[in-house]
Amino acid sequence: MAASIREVAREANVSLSTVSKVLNAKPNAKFALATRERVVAAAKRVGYHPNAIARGLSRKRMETIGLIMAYDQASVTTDPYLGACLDGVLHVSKQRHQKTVIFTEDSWEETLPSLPSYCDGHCDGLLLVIPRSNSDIVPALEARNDIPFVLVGDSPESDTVAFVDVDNEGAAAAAVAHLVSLGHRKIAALCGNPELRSNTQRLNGYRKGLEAAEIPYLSEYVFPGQYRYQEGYDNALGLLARFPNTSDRPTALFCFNDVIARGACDGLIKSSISIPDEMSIIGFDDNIHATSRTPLITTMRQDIRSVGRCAAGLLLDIIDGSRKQGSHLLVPAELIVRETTSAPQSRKD
Amino acid sequence: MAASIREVAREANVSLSTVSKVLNAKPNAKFALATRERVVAAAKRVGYHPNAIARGLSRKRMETIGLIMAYDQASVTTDPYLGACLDGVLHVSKQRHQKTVIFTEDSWEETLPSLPSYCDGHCDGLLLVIPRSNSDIVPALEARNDIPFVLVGDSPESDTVAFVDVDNEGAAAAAVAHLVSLGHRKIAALCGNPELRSNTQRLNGYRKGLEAAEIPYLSEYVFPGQYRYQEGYDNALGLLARFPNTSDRPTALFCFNDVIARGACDGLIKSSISIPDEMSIIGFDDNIHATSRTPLITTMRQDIRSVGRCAAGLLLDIIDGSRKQGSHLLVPAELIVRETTSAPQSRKD
DNA sequence: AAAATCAATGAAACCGCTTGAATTAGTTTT
DNA sequence: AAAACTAATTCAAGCGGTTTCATTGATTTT
Repeated sequence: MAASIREVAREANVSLSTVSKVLNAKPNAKFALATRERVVAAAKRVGYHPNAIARGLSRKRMETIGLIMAYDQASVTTDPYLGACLDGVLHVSKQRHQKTVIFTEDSWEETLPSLPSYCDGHCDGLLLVIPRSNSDIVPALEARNDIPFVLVGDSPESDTVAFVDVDNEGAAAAAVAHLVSLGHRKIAALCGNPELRSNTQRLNGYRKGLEAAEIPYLSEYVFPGQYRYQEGYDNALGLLARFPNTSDRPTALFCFNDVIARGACDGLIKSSISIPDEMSIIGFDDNIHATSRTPLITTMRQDIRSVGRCAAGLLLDIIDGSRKQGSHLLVPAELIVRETTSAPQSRKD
Repeated sequence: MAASIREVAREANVSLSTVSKVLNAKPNAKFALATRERVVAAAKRVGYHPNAIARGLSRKRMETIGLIMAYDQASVTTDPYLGACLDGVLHVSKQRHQKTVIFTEDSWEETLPSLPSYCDGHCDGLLLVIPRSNSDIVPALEARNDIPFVLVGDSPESDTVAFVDVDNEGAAAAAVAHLVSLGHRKIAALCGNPELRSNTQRLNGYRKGLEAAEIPYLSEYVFPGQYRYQEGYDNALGLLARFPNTSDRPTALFCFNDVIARGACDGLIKSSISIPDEMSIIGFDDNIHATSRTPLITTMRQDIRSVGRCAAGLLLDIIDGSRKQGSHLLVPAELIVRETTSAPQSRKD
């Protein structure tokens, strides 16, 4: 049905290879004008368009990037992270004239066996949108070593795998810096799940932020927890219990995400601590929890679309060789000041 | 890098075609057991996986469906329709072991020229998520006649193009039926943009709903408008002005979407009409506007994920020949009863 | 035991396009 | 006018599979 290069060759009365060369040649290429015109005219006449598959097979380049997403509980609509990320990916993919093929799996466990079929020539590189570090996929992909890939939303230790992630550490340091700039010196941390990489990174950022301000790190200011409301609430109360009088009580709380921050807010308000007067609070993420109720929470906004964009860009750069496989990118977070941070009371008096 | 069928053939000491046949054969196929085992073992040993591109080229089937989305203002995150639809598509695509390739364009106008490259063998069929009827694409695709496609979210008149859409007409009739079942006989309609197909369909449904209840259609009960808040508000006031005394005033309003319904609510409340006691209101869509404020609006829920699922399913059926190209599907809407509908006052007395 | 039948495998063409080497045509050079 | 280049075009071998058809070897049939 669709015209192939053969019909064009016949129409233009030249060989197949001439057609191919004329049609692919750079503008400055060397062909008899007559020939070129004849070919172009013939191509138009028969409505020729190259078959991407055949071309891909011989060029070994499909002009397509693959996106692997786990789709167990999450989906584009239920998980804002996936949606935003996909948005970013599609954006630069389109911009750089690539196609995007999506591979979905019920879970990451099921992904491993079908991995080979993702490296089957369908696409030139893989984007892995991994909610949490997954042990199997990455080594498997590295072992194959036949397709470039970049991890999205995770920052492995490895120096050989490419990844793009939010700059957890930098953002955490910036959060602390914001509190410091307001005059806080006693800054506590309400952490998330200790096994998650993001938690470690945010904790490191917290330390660096203190260090930068030459504030000593005190372990009694650091409250381990989970990325959940309840832990935020409980830890806030725990903090009050640990520091009954205001003299040594922290004046600010860096919560490792917005849900924790909301929990902490509620806990403190319940305990008649006024926010931000008696306690400043800063969260992380800038998701729905930061603005669902008052007080609106000051937070570090993660730009996930940008993560998606950078990831696609990095992958394409790796594919075309302008960057090395081990490259990685950290996209900075943005400080969003709202109602839960202010100068400490001591400063105001 | 990746092992090809050649290595397998060499390892197993058989010909290429034997390898291909053994590896593709249905379970009941006829091969010497020894050969089969030798081939399978060799394949496993060299880590063979078929190259989808090469296979696609010769089989002329890529096991992939294409999804064309306009991405001008809308995106997966900003347009809940796109997101939900994509969700549904990915769901059945995965379930039926297909890949999904996404083609994004800045606008529908820009899609036409690149259309040929979407039919270039990359995928076996096309899903067109068209926000509003677009004149050029469909005829172009029909003219090419080299790739099956189905329209998503639009119901063209044509009987030759496949489509999947929400059942606007049926849902509108159901909305009216709901009001009728509550005892309403005087039911007004607040319409949307007259040029949109959905509006025509909902209007038809309104008429059918009345017909089914043997209620005469009165043109003075029908208020043309736009799918916007303001028109809803204005038309509600217009209705009160047109029917100053309650004796002949409609007792229920079928609004062609939730924004209109919200506008109408606000207009009526402003005019001290109590909802639903003095006026029942039913909307359409069940989107954020239905539940953003009180009163929570009774509405017809569109299941867009289901639209996506059906569309992908239909396309795959057309591809594998189990359905005809002209097929279409209308997915039913669901009545969501909330706070804005009740029996008319006359009945309550 | 020769002829006929059938199951298992292999040879080769093909899918549509690319590409490097080989060939032909067209200019210069001497 | 032959030799030496260069520019323009074609040949032919892939890319990695699938598939038709022919071939071989084993099993029946008579």
